[in-house]
Amino acid sequence: MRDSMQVQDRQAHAVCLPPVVTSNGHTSDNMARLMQLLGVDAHDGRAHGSPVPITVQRVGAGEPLYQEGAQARAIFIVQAGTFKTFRSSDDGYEQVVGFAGRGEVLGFDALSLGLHPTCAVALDESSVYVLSLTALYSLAERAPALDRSLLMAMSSQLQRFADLVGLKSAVSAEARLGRFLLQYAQGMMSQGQSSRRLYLRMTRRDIASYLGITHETVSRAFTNLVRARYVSVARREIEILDIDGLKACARSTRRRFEAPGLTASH
Amino acid sequence: MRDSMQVQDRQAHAVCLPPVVTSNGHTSDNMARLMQLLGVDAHDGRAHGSPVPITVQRVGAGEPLYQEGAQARAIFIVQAGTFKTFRSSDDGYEQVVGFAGRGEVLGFDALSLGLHPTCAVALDESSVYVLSLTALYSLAERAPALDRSLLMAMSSQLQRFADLVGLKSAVSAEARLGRFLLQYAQGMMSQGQSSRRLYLRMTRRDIASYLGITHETVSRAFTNLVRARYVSVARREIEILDIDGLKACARSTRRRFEAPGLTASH
DNA sequence: CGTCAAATTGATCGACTTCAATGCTCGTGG
DNA sequence: CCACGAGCATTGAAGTCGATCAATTTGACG
Repeated sequence: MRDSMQVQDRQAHAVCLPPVVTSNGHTSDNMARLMQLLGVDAHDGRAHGSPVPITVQRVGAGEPLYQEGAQARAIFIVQAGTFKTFRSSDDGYEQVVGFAGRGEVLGFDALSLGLHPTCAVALDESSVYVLSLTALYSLAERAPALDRSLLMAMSSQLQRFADLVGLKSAVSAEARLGRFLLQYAQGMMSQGQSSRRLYLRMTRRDIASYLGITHETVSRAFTNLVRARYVSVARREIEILDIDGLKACARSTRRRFEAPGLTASH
Repeated sequence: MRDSMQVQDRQAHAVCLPPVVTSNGHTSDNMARLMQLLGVDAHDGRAHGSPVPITVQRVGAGEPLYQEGAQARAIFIVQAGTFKTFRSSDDGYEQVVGFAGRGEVLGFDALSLGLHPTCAVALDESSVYVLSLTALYSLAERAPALDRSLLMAMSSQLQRFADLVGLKSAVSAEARLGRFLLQYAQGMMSQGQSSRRLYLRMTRRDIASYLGITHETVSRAFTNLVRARYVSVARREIEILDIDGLKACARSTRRRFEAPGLTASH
């Protein structure tokens, strides 16, 4: 009962990334620097040379990293695997507010109240670096550079939330899904993986909750994107066929989805 | 040409707030502590005793504090007035991502890239404390307590974004508006003002953009809330008549708005 | 007083939701 | 080994809320 699907080469050269992208200047360089500053080594999971005490914690697929409302004890940096974070409404509806892959930080939102306002569960076999709050708060004197990096990581999260807020306003289902796929592809790329072939780790329901639509609409949007020849979809395996078309689709604000020059293909 | 509307007692005991709420444990205590730590004094706007250099900047109604894409030079703490922050789409659509009143911090989202991803404009005569980035980055050694407070302020913003994301999913227009009003009322309360009588500083269009609906729908939602006797509305002056009813309305996820036992009152 | 933007209200239309049925994959146990 | 069930995913049909277009009113300001 190891990994349920083909996840190859996970332990090889995980942290010692090359300078990564730096082209579009996204968060990846922050993350790379963050992990460098942590001084962690993915080979054994130990933190030698790190100015702060870091431990590693494994989280099985489907298991929670922390529960909603739980006391905050630490923040976490994803070493491997994927997480979803969500809040539960009174009526039991799960509102997904984000997905986190390798190098991303979980638990920032708990700093202000000391309680986790969200719940984080692993979507597959995962592991995280654990930075206790006491260690975090003593970072300022011990490792100002790391402190700065954490500030920037938080700032990145603010930006991504602003993106999400914009996505949820006046955008068609196809555009939302297109943006999600592009964002996901970029996340894969910043991890050094292929950005054309994607394997979605989350269910349609999770995607739907994240995008603010129903899972049926997500499904229909997928078929529309396939009909437009932007992507090919086989269950959770996605291949991006026409990235420019997909970007154009994702860029389109306002309603109405226009497929390119094909009228009806029954 | 002072204040265009009845904003009373602004200079009196602005910073030395009492312990404020602490009941629902919201951000207000953070903010109060933040301003205490800044060592600023609202009477003269100077910062004596502050471990870091703080200046004050006035921003006229309708003027921008910073533009979208501008180089980030500082972060700002609102001393007086109100701001809206928004991003402009390619087609010119203004996506409002937040409103900021006294004690709230603007510019955090620019830390990661060094450029402001959003634009902030004052909704009325306003002023801000300016904390330059160089000062911010030297805070760790000079004033670790302030550094921690800024971390918490950022964390609060993350929480509020998560709220907004949840609001934009599967919630009726009336519920969205109800949540907005409650949030706004709480913001007023944390500033020591009345939470029953509100004066909205922003247009219906701004509210609509923030809530992810059109301004016509905002207008209709207002009339529905009035018909339900939850609030009374006179242009931008709002009075909350039935806070429990409003909360119940705001809590309702999923569609369908039910007005309490009144069928037709023509 | 005239102009302009904000705000309200109405009518129509469409995209998404909702309810419902079917396929599909995978894990469990007969 | 195959049947069975459970969750995920896809597709269809009908209803609805909000978007859109449009007209009117109100208020602010020169």
